[in-house]
Amino acid sequence: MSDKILSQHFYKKNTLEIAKKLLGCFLVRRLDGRTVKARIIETEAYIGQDDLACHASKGRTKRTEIMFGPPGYWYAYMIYGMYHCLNVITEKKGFPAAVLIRAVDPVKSNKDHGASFNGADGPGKLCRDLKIDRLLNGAKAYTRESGLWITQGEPVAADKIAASKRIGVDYAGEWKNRLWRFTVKK
DNA sequence: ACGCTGATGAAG
DNA sequence: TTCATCAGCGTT
Repeated sequence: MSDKILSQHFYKKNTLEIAKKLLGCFLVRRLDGRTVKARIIETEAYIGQDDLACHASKGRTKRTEIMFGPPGYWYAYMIYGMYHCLNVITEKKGFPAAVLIRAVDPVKSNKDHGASFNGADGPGKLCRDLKIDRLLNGAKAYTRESGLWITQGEPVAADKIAASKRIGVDYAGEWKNRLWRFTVKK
């Protein structure tokens, strides 16, 4: 089966590398008897306490606690009072870092052909459409228990990956200029 | 360019 | 306890 779930070990390394390797992988959501599969096409890296765009730059707080924990866990939070963002924790325990999943393409499965999921081109829309909220915060991304996990995909070649500045972090001083956003070229 | 909306963290 | 801010989105 090509439905191999990415292991916890997969997430325990360099965040930039993981952000790129997640491109082409599949985000899988279990929703009331239905399974929706979507191809990850856009990610962003948030790395450590020095990165002013990273929530963990505030230090260890109730909200950022999950980022300081072991890799392979979901970090889901509410933003702007009406949307949610989905991240997966990376690096070893104690080093706060995560990859934000920003956009996905729909996948035609043989089970539910004519699928109702059309993909999502932003982190808020992605969470809205896949019914992801704070209840998933702290759940595991490397098992099916939580109803949300990631499976292996066809790796995207380096020359098919574009790096650009992260979105919505103009407040982050020099850190806003880091090319830590990754997209799959058309 | 703006308003929506409520969680978050810093200030008092 | 208040207050400004925010890893977004849809409309003007």
